[in-house]
Amino acid sequence: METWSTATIQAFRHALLTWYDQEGRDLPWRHDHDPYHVWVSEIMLQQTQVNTVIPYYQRFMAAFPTVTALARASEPDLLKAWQGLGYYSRARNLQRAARQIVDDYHEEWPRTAASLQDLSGIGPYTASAIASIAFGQVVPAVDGNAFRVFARLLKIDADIAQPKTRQLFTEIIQPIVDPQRPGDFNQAIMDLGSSYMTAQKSDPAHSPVRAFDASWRTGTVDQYPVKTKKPRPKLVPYYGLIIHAPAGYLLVQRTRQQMLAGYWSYPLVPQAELQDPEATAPATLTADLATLHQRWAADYQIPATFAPLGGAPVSHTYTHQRWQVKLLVATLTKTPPLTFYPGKWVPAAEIAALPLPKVQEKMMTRWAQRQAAAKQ
DNA sequence: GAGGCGTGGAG
DNA sequence: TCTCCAAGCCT
Repeated sequence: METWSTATIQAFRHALLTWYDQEGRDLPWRHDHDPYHVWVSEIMLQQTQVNTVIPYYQRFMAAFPTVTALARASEPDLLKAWQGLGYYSRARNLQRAARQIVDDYHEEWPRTAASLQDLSGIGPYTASAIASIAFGQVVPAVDGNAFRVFARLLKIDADIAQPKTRQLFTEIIQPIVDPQRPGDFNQAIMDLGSSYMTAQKSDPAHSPVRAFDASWRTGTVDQYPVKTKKPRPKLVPYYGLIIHAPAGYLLVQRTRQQMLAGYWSYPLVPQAELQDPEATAPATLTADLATLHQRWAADYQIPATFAPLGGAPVSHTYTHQRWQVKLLVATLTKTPPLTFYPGKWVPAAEIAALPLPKVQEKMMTRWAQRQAAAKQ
């Protein structure tokens, strides 16, 4: 890898910040340096693209304008505000941290990266981003952009998928951060990483810091950063149970221990709990249904008789799982009480008011299409 | 330290 | 349809 002299570092800062002053993006959370604004935006931006975040950020600030308002928000309101943004534990951690700030810190924010990390959901990157942008601490904010940009500029060979590599990059970047404008420096690196120095289809030849780009100079841009790949998502087959009664549809709230915690969906039964999940033969489905009828009647006190909706399973892919949901429909003429089951009957018109994950929207869309087709 | 945790866009 | 990627954190 390359190393830079003091003169090179100063020239780099100047080139970077001159470009940033002219071409830096005007984003809603850049209108001031309020730590609440910086913090909420940084949490939303974790693993999420800027264009996706903007409308969520604006709605969130309208709904929860202060850290106190966020601390007092109801969980359904919070989850509804986060619906569709993904990584839903971020929302819960955000409110937990808001309550820490109000209750434990009396709304006096920690001002250093080290102390900010004591708040829920704030790790090394987010702590450094807030500390530098809101409070002017001279620390590098080492995110995916910083990894990629400096790996290319300096031809750093360390595998950025390895957690220990963060320390190396932090030590390399620390003396490069502009001590006069650390927050702008970090944001400029991010803008660079999302424009000229993107992961794919980058344009290093026109970058404002191309003179400092060792990988471009040597024609090895595509070799950086070094990053080992993650395994493919695992197939997880489910039955999705569309059960409707005079009082509405049966929806269940996912538990704290499950993914999509707190969000509502049709009951989902892992096919693994029934028959061979790999088998798709009609006979297997029939056997499954018999089991399902029995179990549903016994466990949940609901006399449901399920019929396959047909068509391809609803498919939804997460980072680590690929769900294939076979939809089954049961129509009940009376509404059974839900004595032992953690769900509720929801009138069709009221479902959209609940916090719903994407896979539930897909299942509802499929069911609506089928009903529309049946009317033809 | 490896794996869990969502969604949408680009090619 | 499939693959990879996008301002990570938690356990």
